[in-house]
Amino acid sequence: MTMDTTPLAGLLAAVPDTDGLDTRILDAALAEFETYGLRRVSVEDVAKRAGVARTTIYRRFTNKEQLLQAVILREVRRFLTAIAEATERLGSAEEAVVEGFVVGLQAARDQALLTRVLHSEPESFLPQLSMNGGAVMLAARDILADRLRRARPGDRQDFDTVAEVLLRVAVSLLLVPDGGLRLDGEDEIRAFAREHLTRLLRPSP
Amino acid sequence: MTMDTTPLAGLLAAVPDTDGLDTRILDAALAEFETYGLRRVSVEDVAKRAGVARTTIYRRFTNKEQLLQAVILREVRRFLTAIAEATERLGSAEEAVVEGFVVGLQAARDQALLTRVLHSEPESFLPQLSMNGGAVMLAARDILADRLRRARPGDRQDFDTVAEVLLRVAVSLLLVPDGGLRLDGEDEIRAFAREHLTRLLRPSP
DNA sequence: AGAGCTACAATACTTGTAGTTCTGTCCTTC
DNA sequence: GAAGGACAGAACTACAAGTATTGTAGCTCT
Repeated sequence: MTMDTTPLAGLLAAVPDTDGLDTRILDAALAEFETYGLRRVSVEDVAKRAGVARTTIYRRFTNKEQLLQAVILREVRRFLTAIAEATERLGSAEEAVVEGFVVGLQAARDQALLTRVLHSEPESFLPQLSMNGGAVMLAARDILADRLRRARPGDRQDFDTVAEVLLRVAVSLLLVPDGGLRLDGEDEIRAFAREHLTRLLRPSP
Repeated sequence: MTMDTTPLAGLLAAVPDTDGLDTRILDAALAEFETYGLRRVSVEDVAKRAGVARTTIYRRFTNKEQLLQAVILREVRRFLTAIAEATERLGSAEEAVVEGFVVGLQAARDQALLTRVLHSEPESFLPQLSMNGGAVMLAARDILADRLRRARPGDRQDFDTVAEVLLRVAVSLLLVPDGGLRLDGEDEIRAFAREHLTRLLRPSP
């Protein structure tokens, strides 16, 4: 048996969650953070919403910061799972590129926590971005690259980089929305990806 | 005679700068902002460094914010000029893609003001990004798209979007450096652009 | 074993205030 | 048109007093 050390494995590793109380707490914390931002939420608030004593939260999570990280981790895991599932039943590599991009961009835009912090507490966003951003991108990249390799078994091209470029385009659309590309609906996103991003793939050998 | 209304024209429009005093002030302001950030610099500091009375600055610029915007505008103009010049004597469209990306990314990374604010005053960076980021990207996109069209006179493909994707990849490398792609030296950047980004171009007709 | 509850020290965050700096304008002199 | 001084109002800094929050511990109940 080998030790899993990839970012993907680390981020997608199964969670114990014996009794569902962790889940209740994380749900409450997520709801609070999404509604009020990070700064204005106290552990007490989370406890009240979860219907739990404050001390219980401290028994499960070492401190507020780690609670936040646990919330983020779960959201990241959901995000990655969404990408993984949407690209699982793979047709062509082109299809994987398109669906990976569409789902990735949409899921990121729909992340209430992310957009909340980005818009109402930008000062805490950049730090979080440099703390988690790279790892999340690597994990998502690994998933997509895997899909591409599966779709093109013989092909030895650099799928990692192709996948990362996809993701970086999505990231920049998220962070700098006011460019020439609007990409509003799912249809627009898909059309753009199909028309332009599939070109990143070399024609199959 | 037609009115120029493109972002490019607006940003690249010639500056009067009658006497060179504006330049002295802008030089001083740039140096101060690069060294100490935006918050810690007073107009007095700028005046001292420029060897000018503080009131003079207020005669030339309406307020501190507008002085900052003038500094940024000049830097943006330099940035765009660098891209425009580096891609002027165009060979193939592929060459334009590669050089545009290399010069754009390097120039952005070497912008002392940008990196200064990004790292030491992130809270003021995101607002600036949404204020100016889109326009700058549009202007740079127009320049690059123009180069591509010139290199492929008959070709009717969507060069605007190709150019924008290039730029967005560069932006994301700037904002999220800790991914799988390091792209440290000029050679690495160029190799990446040549290998992957030129694929965004459709083969010539 | 683990949640609830109370209590508690330490820390962090508000509030109000006084003092200082900075901004932006005006006016006079050169 | 620039320099320089002078000035009111705004913004920032420092600091003290009060309040809220954090994180820990002990005890009870199941």
